[in-house]
Amino acid sequence: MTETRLRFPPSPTGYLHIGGARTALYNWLYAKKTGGKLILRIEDTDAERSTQESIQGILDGMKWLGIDWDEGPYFQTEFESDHEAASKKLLDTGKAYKCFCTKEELDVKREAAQKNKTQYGYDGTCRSLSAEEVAEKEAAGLPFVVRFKVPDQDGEIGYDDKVLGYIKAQYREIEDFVIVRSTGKPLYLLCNVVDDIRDRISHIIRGSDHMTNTIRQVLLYNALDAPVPVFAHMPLTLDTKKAKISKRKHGEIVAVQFYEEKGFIPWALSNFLVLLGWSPGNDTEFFTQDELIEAFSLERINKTNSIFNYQKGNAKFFTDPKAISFNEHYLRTMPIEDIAVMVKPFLEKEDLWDAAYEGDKKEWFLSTLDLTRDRFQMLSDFGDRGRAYFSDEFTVEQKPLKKNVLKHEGLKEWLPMLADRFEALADYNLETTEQTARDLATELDIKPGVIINGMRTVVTGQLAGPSMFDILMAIGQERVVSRLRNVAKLYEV
RNA sequence: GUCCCCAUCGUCUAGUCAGGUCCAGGACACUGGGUUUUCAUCCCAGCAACGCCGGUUCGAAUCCGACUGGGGACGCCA
Repeated sequence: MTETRLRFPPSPTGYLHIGGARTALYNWLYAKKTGGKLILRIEDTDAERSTQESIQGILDGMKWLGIDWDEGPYFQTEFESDHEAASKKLLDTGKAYKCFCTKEELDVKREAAQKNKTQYGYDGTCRSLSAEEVAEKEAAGLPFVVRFKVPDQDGEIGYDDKVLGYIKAQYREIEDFVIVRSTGKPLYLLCNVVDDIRDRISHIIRGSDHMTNTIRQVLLYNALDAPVPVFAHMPLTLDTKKAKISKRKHGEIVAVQFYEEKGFIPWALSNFLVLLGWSPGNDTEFFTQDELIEAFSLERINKTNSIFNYQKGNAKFFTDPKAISFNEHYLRTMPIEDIAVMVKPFLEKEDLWDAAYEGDKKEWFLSTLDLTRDRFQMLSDFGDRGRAYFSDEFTVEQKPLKKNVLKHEGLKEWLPMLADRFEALADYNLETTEQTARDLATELDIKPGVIINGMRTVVTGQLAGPSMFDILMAIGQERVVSRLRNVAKLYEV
């Protein structure tokens, strides 16, 4: 058996979006599973829409997700001579012909067909032009496109789709499609096939929106005497209104980069994305990379489109709730050392990073992350809601301020009292601090909760958090004492 | 409109190819409860689906046929 060769051919007309990432993921998974290769090919023939920025965005997105490739990136524009050679070959062998019909003429016919409610297809006006007629028109300088000559016969052409089964179409229903523009530039349909033949692509996994292309491309493979690769059309990802998700329509929510900035763990997103249209056949949902590679198969790709369930304007779920829950799962269960590596850039961004977190303070850093991770959903939360652990400059949220501090006027004196006692503690630990706090509450004849919750708010700025005495250990004696002493400041304003 | 594809909880899906073990399983979300001085984690429970009709069969989510619904493609874009 020859090596499996897959490819991911994005066109650089925008950032990598989650649909594209999912396609890349499937190809990558299958390449890994079969010990094959993944080729990255940038389809930049649409010069007007292709940008350097977009190419970079795609490469960055793939790297962030951990999708590596074995060859490339190749750029389609570098192989224009191949494309031209192929169109010449088709022309020379009589499998394609020059068409001099103008756009305007075709538009008229297209509209007429729409009106008559019949299927539009090129009517073959130029198909039977004689060599002399063609030469004459060319001599007159008339522009022409090259059309593929679809075999003029009854019957059908088909291919065996790995997920959809046998797909067929009647020759009669396929029009003579254009393969070269009047400018002489070959089109996607041709370029794609030529490139895939040259790159010896054995399997093509792509969205089912390509299904009609595939039939025509099979024709092209045959005409070019090349073996037809294995095709697998994966279902599309739709929005809640069942429209194809797109960057233009949905904005940043579909861009991979958005998830990176939001603080997603790359693998959590990948894991979620893969399950949108594929399942292992059992109840397993969380996989390591190796497990997923092992479990993946083309045959288990679904036929049904799936819905990316994100509701615009829902503050609690800024994206698909299940994607968020996957992130929470990984945030909670991954080795804390791995989390630390991913948290670093977020702390740096907030100017909270200390090099000692990788040196002397590493142990403290890891245990602090471990202490707080259960309540967070995104990596960015550590530098945001978790700011008080890393800096003395943090804001106290309004809600806990009112509920846990301002409501109890006495805290203005009680907390500084507590600070004094904490400071006097020879052994500042979980047990002694708790005992100290409870003793104070008893002496003052107030509920311990008043002291504890007030303390949480003053020390962390948050309404909720880990066990109070764990917090006290994480923040440290000195900083706790200082924050408690400054409680009066909160009553001002 | 034409051609093609698809159809199980609100969402992701298992079960369909090889009909009975499915009054349909898991997960997310939601609701309730337990744990928790807070919040969350965690644990338990609940809610909730085979699009419709007909056929085949002792028996249909599963096979067949219509219907309905949804999606995709109909570019000198990729």
